Amino acid sequence: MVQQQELDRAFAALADETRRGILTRLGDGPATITELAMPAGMTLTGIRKHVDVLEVAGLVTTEKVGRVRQCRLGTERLDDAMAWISFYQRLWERRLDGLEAYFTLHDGTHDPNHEEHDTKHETKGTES
Amino acid sequence: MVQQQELDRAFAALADETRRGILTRLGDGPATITELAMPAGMTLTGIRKHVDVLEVAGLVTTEKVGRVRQCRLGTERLDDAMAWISFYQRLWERRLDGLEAYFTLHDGTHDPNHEEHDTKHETKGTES
DNA sequence: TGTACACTGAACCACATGGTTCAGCAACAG
DNA sequence: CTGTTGCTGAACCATGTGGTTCAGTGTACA
Repeated sequence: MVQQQELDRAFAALADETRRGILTRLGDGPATITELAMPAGMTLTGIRKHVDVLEVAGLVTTEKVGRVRQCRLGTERLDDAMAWISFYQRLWERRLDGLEAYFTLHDGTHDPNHEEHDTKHETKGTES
Repeated sequence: MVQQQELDRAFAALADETRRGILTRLGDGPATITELAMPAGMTLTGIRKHVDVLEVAGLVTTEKVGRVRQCRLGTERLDDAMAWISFYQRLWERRLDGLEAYFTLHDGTHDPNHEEHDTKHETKGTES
């Protein structure tokens, strides 16, 4: 099962523009701390902290070769993140289906009880 | 274009087990603050704060009807999140393709320069 | 050997987050 | 009208986050 704490870390790691930028950058291939720091206009120490967050989250792996640290995209937390992402996709799609059907019928005013009976408790199990 | 700040909020909102639980719960249909607080074993005020975070992130919408507040899944930030999620999917898949090809050739030891030349700078544009 | 470079650890800072308690306030039930 | 219910705002607290500076440490290279 997916450890909730690891999911926390993965999503939290994504919740920062600088770190998303690092991931985007690493999508083009490995980079060193210095190379990552330059476009970000940030201290080496600052970037190192971000990379560390990404590494702990399992989204990036690093390796010190000589005096530089090579950073690249990691795969550890990939499956977990994917699973949850598609879980939420299904959640939202289901919600959208309900909404669409609902608004087709009621338009402006609304009744909160339109989807509370049939699919109840079937998605709960997927998180454990 | 997607506001980076809104993405920050969306991912940050997902980076908490309690809030993911709220989303899961709302996948079964609308709920009140009290109904959300019970399974979480948390104060109403505490839950209210989480719901507020989710609402600001656009993942949940709420509406005060009478003295209760109905909470349900929102759709505002859905498209943005989807776009970024699939962006990262592509990023990782591309990385995985590279890795797979790489490990097929090199197995244990590795050479950092295996993917740095061909696909450079082509995915950068999708973020704006 | 000496110097420049890439990085790191420690200390520090301001601010955000996740939670609480407590005192209300508005709405419903009787 | 009164009491209960559901929620809310304010104040507070501990901890985490995002960033800095500065003083190293280890590696590459002339």
